[in-house]
Amino acid sequence: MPHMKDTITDAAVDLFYQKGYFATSVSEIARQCGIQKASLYYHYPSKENILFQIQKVTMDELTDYLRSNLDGLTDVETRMRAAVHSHVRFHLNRQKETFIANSELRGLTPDHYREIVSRRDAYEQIFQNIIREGCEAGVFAPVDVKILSYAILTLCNAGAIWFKPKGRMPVDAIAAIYEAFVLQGLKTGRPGLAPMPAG
Amino acid sequence: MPHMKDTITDAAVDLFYQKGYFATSVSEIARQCGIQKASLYYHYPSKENILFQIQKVTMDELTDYLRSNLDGLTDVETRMRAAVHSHVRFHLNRQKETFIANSELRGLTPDHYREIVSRRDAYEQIFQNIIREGCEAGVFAPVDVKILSYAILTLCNAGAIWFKPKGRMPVDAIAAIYEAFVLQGLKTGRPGLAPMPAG
DNA sequence: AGCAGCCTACCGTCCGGTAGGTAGGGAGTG
DNA sequence: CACTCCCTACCTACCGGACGGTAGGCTGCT
Repeated sequence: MPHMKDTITDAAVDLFYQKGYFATSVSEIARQCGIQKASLYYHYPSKENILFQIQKVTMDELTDYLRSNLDGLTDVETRMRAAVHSHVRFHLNRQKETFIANSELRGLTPDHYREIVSRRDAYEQIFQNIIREGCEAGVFAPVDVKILSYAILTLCNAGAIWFKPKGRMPVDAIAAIYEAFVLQGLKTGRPGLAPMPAG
Repeated sequence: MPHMKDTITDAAVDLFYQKGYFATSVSEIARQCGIQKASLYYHYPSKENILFQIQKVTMDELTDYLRSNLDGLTDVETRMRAAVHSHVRFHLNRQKETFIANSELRGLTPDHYREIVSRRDAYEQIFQNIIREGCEAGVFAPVDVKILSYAILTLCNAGAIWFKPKGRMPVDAIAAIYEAFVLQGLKTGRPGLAPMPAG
């Protein structure tokens, strides 16, 4: 039996995911919870704060999940595989929240915006360190680390766009596809065809 | 010397890109053009129609650009390279419009939504055909064509998120990075490590 | 004259948020 | 037990303002 605050958060996640933050009204969220709009303000100080809490919790849990999945792994290729797998899994299992965290940054106040972006930067740093390490060890082809990290993270978000939890493919199968593609893509190609390093 | 209709479209592109469709008001677009809100309705029947026209033109030009870049190419790997290059180039050169076309579908009426989605489907079909052909020819590792096509298209959109036209990297250099990564990723990996085909 | 292209002034509606009140339950006191 | 007191969690009613869009008039060019 959940408390009303959680009910509100869940309703907001559903609506923000389905219609977008600006297209969702506070009364709509309240109606979904079976309460009046004013009652909602007993639990949250503002509409923006609902959005912020969703994003903050999501980013924290995403980062915790990645760290726990990397824990104890030392081999750089294994770490990269685990990172991709973790990222994809989380995005498929928490489809709505991650979609909101990726696309509704513009609804945040400047302060909250900075807070979320700094969390995202920290998350990306983990990926960039793995890629850099792999390049320096010669396991991966020499690449522009930042560009590739954005590319990989964006690529792994693709699944969350079309994924249906009751569809034909289980989460791990999809994660395996992305994992294989990314790892293959990072490998050293035929000489002369490798991407140029950053200038 | 552009006509007012084009000025309005350009202003809308800027604002929709910067603040999002729902967060942009009609008066704001008008102000940016130096006219009154009511005057805008002489050129466009509704706010939604501005969005729709932007998306329609963008999708049409994106598709035309791809077709023209593939014209005359027969080798499947060459076609794939050209397709990725075309996609990335267009997204970097038309950053704002493509961002809007990717993220503001929810602002469209149901009819217009269907029209845009069907254009996008047709565009994706071109990529899927190339991938399928490459897999059947044994040039690419066997993959789930749909999943991989979404992954590749999403991946190539990544550049448009952070790209600054006056930044250090020219468009073609970025396109080359994505091109190399995608082509390497599609190649047959070591036996036993290839991604599994669709179930 | 006629029309393109713009204007001012206004419409009803919905927005996020607030003021102020109240039902109900638990705790403290005699 | 009876009674007060307070707090949680909700309510109704309302606020000012912004929204998308419209009616109708003015101006200047052809």
